[in-house]
Parts: sequence; C-alpha cells; structure tokens
Amino acid sequence: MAEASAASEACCPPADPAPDLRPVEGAEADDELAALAKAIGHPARVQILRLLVRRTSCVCGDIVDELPLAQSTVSQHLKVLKDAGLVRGSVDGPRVCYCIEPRTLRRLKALIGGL
Amino acid sequence: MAEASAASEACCPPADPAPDLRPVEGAEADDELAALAKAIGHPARVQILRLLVRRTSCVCGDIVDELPLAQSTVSQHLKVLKDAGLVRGSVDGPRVCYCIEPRTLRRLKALIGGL
DNA sequence: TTCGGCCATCGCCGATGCACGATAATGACC
DNA sequence: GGTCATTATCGTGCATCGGCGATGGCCGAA
Repeated sequence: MAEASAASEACCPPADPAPDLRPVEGAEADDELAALAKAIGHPARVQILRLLVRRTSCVCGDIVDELPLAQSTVSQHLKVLKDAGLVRGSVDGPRVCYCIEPRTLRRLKALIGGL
Repeated sequence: MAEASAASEACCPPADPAPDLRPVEGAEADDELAALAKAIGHPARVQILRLLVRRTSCVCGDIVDELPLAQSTVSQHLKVLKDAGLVRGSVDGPRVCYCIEPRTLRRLKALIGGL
C-alpha cells in the first residue's frame, strides 16, 4: 500500500449510514449541545465550517488565505473544531486535508432541533 | 385592570406569524450564528433554555432553585440569553417572567439547518 | 412609611479565550 | 545530505467569561 492514496476524495468519505442513537435531551445532551455550540461560537469558526461544507477545498493553507487571520490562529481554530469532533484532519504528505464530520454535524442539528 | 394578570399565560404570547426573511449564509449570517451559538455555549444556559421551552414556569426564582447556582449567577446567564435575543423578560409585579423568544429560536434552527 | 421579598448589578477573583510572532516537526524534492 | 514548503505548538499579552457574595432598586403588604 504505497500509492493509491489519491488524496482528492479519499480524505473526506461521504459514506455515513450510521443513525443517531443518543437522546436529544437530558443532562448529557445538554453538555453535548453546549460543547458543540461553544465550538461554533466564533465567527471565524463558522466561516471555516462553511468553507468545509462547500468542499471547494479542504487543505489547511487554502483556509488560511481565505481568512484575515494568521496561520497559527487558524490552526488554533481548527484544533477547537477538531476537539469538538466537528472536523477531521487527514495528513496527506506535507499538507493536511480537513473535512467536516457529517455525523457530528447531524448530531448538532438534531440537538438544536430538539429544543 | 388590577387583577386578571394571572401571570400564567400573559407573559409569553405564542402568537408569532412573522416569517424569517434574512438569508442563512453570508457574513452577517456567520456573525449572527456565532453570537447565538456562543449564547447557548454553556450547560447552564442550555438547561435554562430547556426549562423555558417546557414552560413549566417562567419565573426567575423557579429557575434559580432548579439549578445548582447562586441567584446572581443565574441572573447573569439570563442576561446573556436576553442580550442574544433568545429570551424575553417581562416585569410582573415583584417578579420577572422569562420566556423564550420563538422567532430567535426559529432563526437559530434555520441558521444551523443552513450548514 | 416601613418592612420584606425578588431581582439586577457591582466588584472581585481565577480560568479561559483569542490573537500574534517565533520556533519546531514533518515530508517532498533536488 | 541539504532545502523548501506546510502545519502544529509554544509563549506572551490582553480581553472576556464564570462564579460568588454583597449591595441596591423596585414593588406590594402590613
């Protein structure tokens, strides 16, 4: 398995048949919703999320020069999104390909919808 | 109108025929979503929101002894929610009746749904 | 008028967030 | 080997958050 990792589609697999099993209310759901909301509680992170949803590209560098922020700041925001589970990063040679995690995004929508 | 203000239904009018007009994406939508998400980015505020949605009561005092927090802290959280437009407070005699703002909540759902 | 309950606000503290520049780590390429 | 490009991490400064107790304002009741 040397090559064959084309890195154009492989980093963001859309396959996701898993259903949401956890409840949308209760103490755990409250904490979960608060954590997710906190993660997107910054305009820069909302912009990053939208960029990744549109999938024009998922390379970190492209995100950096799309935002009026320093590279280290963008990396920090990406880390917040990654810790929240909203985003996934795949190392692809010297670059890192970021993409959204559809499951977490759907989970967020379900939690918000349960309000 | 001395009595007749039973404070059970009058403070939270469910009437809300207004549709959402603003777009769900763009720079303003990003800021709006980030501000709303930040407002609910704390477990205590999520709990408060749920309490108000359930409408078991909307009096501030009831919220205070439903949460393991001091009265001033709850008041602070209520202020955050009120500044975000998610909650409205009506002075009703010596008490204050809080209730959710359905328009803002629907707006939040629309913004999340637009992701 | 005075008292007491209800709520908002203030002041304070420690903890966290956000931005940046500088530096390190990784991998491709010559 | 060396070099360049890309990204993560560290350290720092400043601002904001989150909690509390204490205080003050407001209204109704006595």
